[in-house]
Amino acid sequence: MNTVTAPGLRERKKQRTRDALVRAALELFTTQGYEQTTVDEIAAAVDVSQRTFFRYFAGKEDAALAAQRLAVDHFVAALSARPAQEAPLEALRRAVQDGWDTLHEVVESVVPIELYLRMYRVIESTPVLLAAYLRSATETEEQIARLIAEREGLDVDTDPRPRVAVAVFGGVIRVTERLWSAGDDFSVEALRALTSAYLDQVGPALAAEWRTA
Amino acid sequence: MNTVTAPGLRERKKQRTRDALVRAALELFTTQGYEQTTVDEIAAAVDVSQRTFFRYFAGKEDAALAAQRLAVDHFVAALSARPAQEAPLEALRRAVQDGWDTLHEVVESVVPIELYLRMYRVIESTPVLLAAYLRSATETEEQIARLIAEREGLDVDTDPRPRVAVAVFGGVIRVTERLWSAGDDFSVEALRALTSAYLDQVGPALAAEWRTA
DNA sequence: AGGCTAATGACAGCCGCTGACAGTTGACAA
DNA sequence: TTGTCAACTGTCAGCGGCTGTCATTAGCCT
Repeated sequence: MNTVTAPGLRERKKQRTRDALVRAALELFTTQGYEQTTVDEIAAAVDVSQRTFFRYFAGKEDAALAAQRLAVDHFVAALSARPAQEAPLEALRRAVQDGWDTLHEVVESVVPIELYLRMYRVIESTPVLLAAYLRSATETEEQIARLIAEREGLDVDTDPRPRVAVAVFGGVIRVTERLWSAGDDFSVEALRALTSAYLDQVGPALAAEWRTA
Repeated sequence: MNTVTAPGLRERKKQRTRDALVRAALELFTTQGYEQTTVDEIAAAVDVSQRTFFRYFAGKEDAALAAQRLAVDHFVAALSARPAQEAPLEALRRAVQDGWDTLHEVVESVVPIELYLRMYRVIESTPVLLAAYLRSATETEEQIARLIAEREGLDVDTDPRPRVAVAVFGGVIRVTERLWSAGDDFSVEALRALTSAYLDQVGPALAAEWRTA
């Protein structure tokens, strides 16, 4: 029960199995495609039964999004670490940049970064996966909205601004993710630059008259 | 081939079958829940084979979202009808309001409005349905971004503003849909008021310092 | 009326996913 | 060390979503 004690053999074995399943899944998804890969194949690649796969993951989607979830959690942690006096949108923006700086170490513990990046294309081009990803994104947005509200000492249920700000931010992030995964330059730097540029366009986009600018 | 000619018996029959399937599906979904309803049940309620159901709908989800798709298309049409000199966000905002004014006639041709509204709660509370809905929403956003770009005489691939503006707008819309479907007042008026109030909060939410306001 | 084609039903089968039960293996104390 | 308990796993059976195939039915057109 002691969470400080080093995990025993059983725990380590579980972690290894889970990681191996994620790696095998992503490898197969990125090479043959998501729909073309069966759960039996993934399980066989790790030499466990199909039943065991479903004990580790709620479904095929869950395994496919495992690495992205890691990254998202990492980003949320980065946000929590931002100083409280920062303005909400500034904190969000910097948290994303901070998150990318250290993303490598977090992701690499489970899958190669390159596999993680390639998986983005698969998600974006597989309808059912994209759907699951978007749903998970809205859950994250709610979580972040509460975090922002807390920072500012507001009640998320009476003040609309936390949820609105996060929705705006999240909307732009998703646009950039989509454009990035559809483009040629598939580097983290490219995504970083794109996000930065698009966040700068929120003001102009909300201006009443675009032609005068 | 002539699309002006009144549709023949075959075409009318198809339309009736499709509408009947949607009605039966929504009725069952809203009463017993989405997961608890099988495709066989829906097909049986309309007295067609399960195979026929899948000839009309790509999947169970597709039938569940059929009414909402109608409404979304109606909204897009309302947007196209807005005068071109209107500012983008103003056009979007008014299109939503216009859309609701005439939503009744559009939806009622297939399902009772009340069923359509109740279906929102089912979508919002059923993970897999919500996911599908969100995916469909992003497709709509892309479509609207192109529409806005055209209005303003811009290239959607070089000027970020259309997509950013639509992402912001869409983000707020989805927040209000969620809060509305989770709340008590389940009327169109309540949703209209909520949307209006939240759109007004975009400016404040983007302000650098919330505490001074 | 009769031929053509679209729509349907019936059947078989794959795959994702779950419940139930039995076997195995790490954890922990005597 | 050993025995007990709990956790983890494999096997099997089965449901439901979904698709391909083929024979049958029913609207369309001359």
